Amino acid sequence: MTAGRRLTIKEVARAAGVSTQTVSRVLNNRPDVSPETFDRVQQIIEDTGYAPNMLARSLTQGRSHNLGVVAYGLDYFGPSRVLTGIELQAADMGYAISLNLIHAPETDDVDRLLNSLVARQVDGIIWAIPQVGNNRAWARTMSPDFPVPVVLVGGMDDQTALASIAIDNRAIGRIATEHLLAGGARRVGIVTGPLAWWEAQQRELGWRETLAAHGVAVEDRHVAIGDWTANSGEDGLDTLLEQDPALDAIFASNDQMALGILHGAHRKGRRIPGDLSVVGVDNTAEASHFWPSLTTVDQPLRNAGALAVKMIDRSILRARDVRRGPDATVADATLLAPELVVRESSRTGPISV
Amino acid sequence: MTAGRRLTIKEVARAAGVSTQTVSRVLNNRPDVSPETFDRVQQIIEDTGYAPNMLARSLTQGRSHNLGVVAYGLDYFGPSRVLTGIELQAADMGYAISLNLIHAPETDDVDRLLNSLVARQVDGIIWAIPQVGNNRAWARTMSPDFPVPVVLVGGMDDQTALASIAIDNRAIGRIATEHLLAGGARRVGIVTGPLAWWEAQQRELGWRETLAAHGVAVEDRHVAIGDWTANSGEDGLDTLLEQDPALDAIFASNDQMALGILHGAHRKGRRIPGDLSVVGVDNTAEASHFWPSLTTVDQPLRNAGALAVKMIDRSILRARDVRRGPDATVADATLLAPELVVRESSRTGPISV
DNA sequence: CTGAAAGCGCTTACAG
DNA sequence: CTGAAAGCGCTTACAG
Repeated sequence: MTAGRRLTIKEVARAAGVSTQTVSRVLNNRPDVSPETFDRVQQIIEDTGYAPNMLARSLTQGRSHNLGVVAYGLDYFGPSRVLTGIELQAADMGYAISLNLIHAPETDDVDRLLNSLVARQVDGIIWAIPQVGNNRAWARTMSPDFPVPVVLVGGMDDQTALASIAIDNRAIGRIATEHLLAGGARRVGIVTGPLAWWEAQQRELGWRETLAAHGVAVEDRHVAIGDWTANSGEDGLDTLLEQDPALDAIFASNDQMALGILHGAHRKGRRIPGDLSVVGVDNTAEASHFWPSLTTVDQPLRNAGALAVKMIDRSILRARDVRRGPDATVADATLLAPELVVRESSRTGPISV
Repeated sequence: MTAGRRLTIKEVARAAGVSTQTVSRVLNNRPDVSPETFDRVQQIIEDTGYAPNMLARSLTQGRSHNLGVVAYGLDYFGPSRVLTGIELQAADMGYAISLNLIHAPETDDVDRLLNSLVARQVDGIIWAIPQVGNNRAWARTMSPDFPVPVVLVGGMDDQTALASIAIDNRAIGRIATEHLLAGGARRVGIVTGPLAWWEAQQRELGWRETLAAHGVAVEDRHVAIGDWTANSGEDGLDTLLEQDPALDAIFASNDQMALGILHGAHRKGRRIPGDLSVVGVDNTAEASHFWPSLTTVDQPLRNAGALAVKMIDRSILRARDVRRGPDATVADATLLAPELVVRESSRTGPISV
């Protein structure tokens, strides 16, 4: 393919017999152009298919209409849904997205990443990396005059000065556990995610506090630590049953681990939900076709992504208004509510033996 | 957050007591700078954390180091793997990625999309939308001096003048069907994807030609058309068994539909693989924990994405060398080989009743 | 080895 | 309503 020369505003101006200035006015729909001139220029633009160089425009306007998005593994359910939500909302609001993938949530590469995004003149940055271990520490020590607004998605470190959005993961644990108890379960185990993950911690916390609220003892032997994979779910089942053969329900911290549990239960000949109720988290497309179909907790992940874009847009506009004025960013922390989806893997009434 | 003023090359030059020109030389690691000057400037750059404005640089260099990527639904297995491959390779080669998501593969929005990417001065475009129906027609009628190279991923329309990369989907159908026949099956059904999709057509073709090659009659009643969802897999099973109760194997055109088939077989009390062998496509993370674990065909999707970046990079470099020279693009069509993963859902020997 | 000049393709004040 | 000038932040020739 030969690189065809792209038209410039100069050539359009010459063709129309006006100054580049006037072409610019037409391009930006300014009112101060005579109707005749406007039409003539407009016609030439359409005929030639001229489109202004956005790089040049960004340079003069000091605004790129580009959003930097840093995300973790598209192979994972949550991150990919959040990213979808971000992209849709961004496109809707006229932002282009500069995508950066990170290969491990505990990266030490934060500075390089943020700086390269800033160098590329993004108008704002959406940080959609799960909060794991100490990987949000940078947000607390961030320079107050970092040149662009940053919004955090998918975690909720209340110490930070940055705005953040997350699903209420503690509520996920509560909802799931309430449901299991309501179904008659009294020995409710949990297979957690890796406990360095904020999501995993919060889900465990929700499970724990709900048991306590119902006067059910929280026992260590009812906790198995998984790593989000189906394999770890199956292992978790082994561990839990070994530690309490009379276990009658398990809260799996995601659908994949729930799948591993179903799989293991089949092998062991445990009936689900007869012997064991199981609840997952995510409501993946497959969950309704597991055997039995999986009761799970649905998260508004796309909404979280879309909301992040709206927030960053507000920050961008605000920052332009109060150039060098006082810090106007409210570091709000928004939590979105999850929702239970009841299917066949959990009992909905007292145990029927 | 207040928008802190960003440093410019002028300020660095002033601080170092040199011209912006010299700073630029240091920035670009040019050899023609005295060691002392180099160090002094370098030091200031590091101390101040100055990073050059990539927009300005792109404007002067006529190259943005940005790749436009147009993809379809991250919620789908294939597209998200391909995108991951693209991102990793792009990052590795120093390209940033401008992500555009499309909501339906049969979009009529192609021109707007391509033009907006060109206006944003991307160096090349990777079109990773599945080939569905006539949605690649634009590639055939594309202007020969479209300003940037375009590479197609995930389809293989041999009429096009553009380079393309895809998984050999016909081979997928062949491999799966060969395996089923080798396991003793003689009445091999298929649940296809939507037949407007190139992938679905090719998989069906591979199934069809393999049966014929083995002297097995290809019958219409052995074909059910699905839509990639688990639901449609379950429906497909119903249809197929109704049309031939003696069916002894099914090639499901993806893992999700295979899951629906397993689910349906359980409900009907059909043993898998004893009564019915099942093979899927994709090798999703869940497949090994289905019940029984799923035999499936693995696709090198990440490789396809990575390869697309390498190809576009080559085109970009070539186009710069032969500026306005003769068209040097070879519209090669690369096919990548899939691989069978045998698990428990398919018989590996003659039927054991 | 270093800098003054010009230019990349636009837009923003400023005149008229 | 329209245009000449200056500038956004860099890099590319061109001198010396």
